[in-house]
Amino acid sequence: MSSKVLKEISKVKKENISKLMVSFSDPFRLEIIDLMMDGEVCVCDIMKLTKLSQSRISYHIKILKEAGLISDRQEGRWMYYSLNKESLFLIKEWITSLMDYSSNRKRCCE
Amino acid sequence: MSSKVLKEISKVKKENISKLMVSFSDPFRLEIIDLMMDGEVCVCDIMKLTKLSQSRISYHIKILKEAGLISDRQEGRWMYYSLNKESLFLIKEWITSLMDYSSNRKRCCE
DNA sequence: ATTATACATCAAAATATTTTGATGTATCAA
DNA sequence: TTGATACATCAAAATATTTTGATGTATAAT
Repeated sequence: MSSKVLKEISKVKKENISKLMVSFSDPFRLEIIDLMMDGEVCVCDIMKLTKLSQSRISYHIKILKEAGLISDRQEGRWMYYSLNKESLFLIKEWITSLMDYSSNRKRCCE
Repeated sequence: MSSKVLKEISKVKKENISKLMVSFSDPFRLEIIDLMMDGEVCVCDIMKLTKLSQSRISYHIKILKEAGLISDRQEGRWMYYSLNKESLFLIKEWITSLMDYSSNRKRCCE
């Protein structure tokens, strides 16, 4: 890999990845993401399964949504949240490109 | 996927992933990671290329190291840092398992 | 030996994120 | 049309992370 991957990819993509990474950086959000593996969930499901308060869950859901990691669907009074395949793919692609790094040994401060 | 991936995988792995995600969650750390794509770098390289202060870089390097994302090698006065393939693989694996999520539609609060 | 370089570590200050509890809004059921 | 449910939003407080500037340590050059 000859030049910087994060600089090669578009600035927009770079910011998306950054937000996605932030959204992954909280243990409670990881728990919520984990719950979504079984299919969509609503806030009341998350409340039952995690013992987090309602507003706390709403806060974390908002972060996940703004990062583009999850989508929502309203049905009456219920909001159903589920993982968004495209953003997962974006991260996978980025990690894959990272794995392609050069193992060059460099002289310091050339 | 029938049950929760994050609960299926070992608790240790889960904590590793959590730390890795935190280490990815800062824009300056993403920049540093990006620099490592071209091969190993020393702190003075990062200073030149990012304009961050030395202690600030050391702080971020420490986070990356404690998450297991990078390895170091000393050569005289210089420390060379480089990406750690195993941890990148661990994340890729996790993202891949996430992509395997179920798209079941559920009744709320069943 | 002395000095300079490359980096780590530390404590305090600055800043950002998360949590809490209260209130707001839309939908539904009686 | 009243009350209950499901969730969002808000501001303040609690907590965590990051930055800064100073100091410490090891290596190396003179």
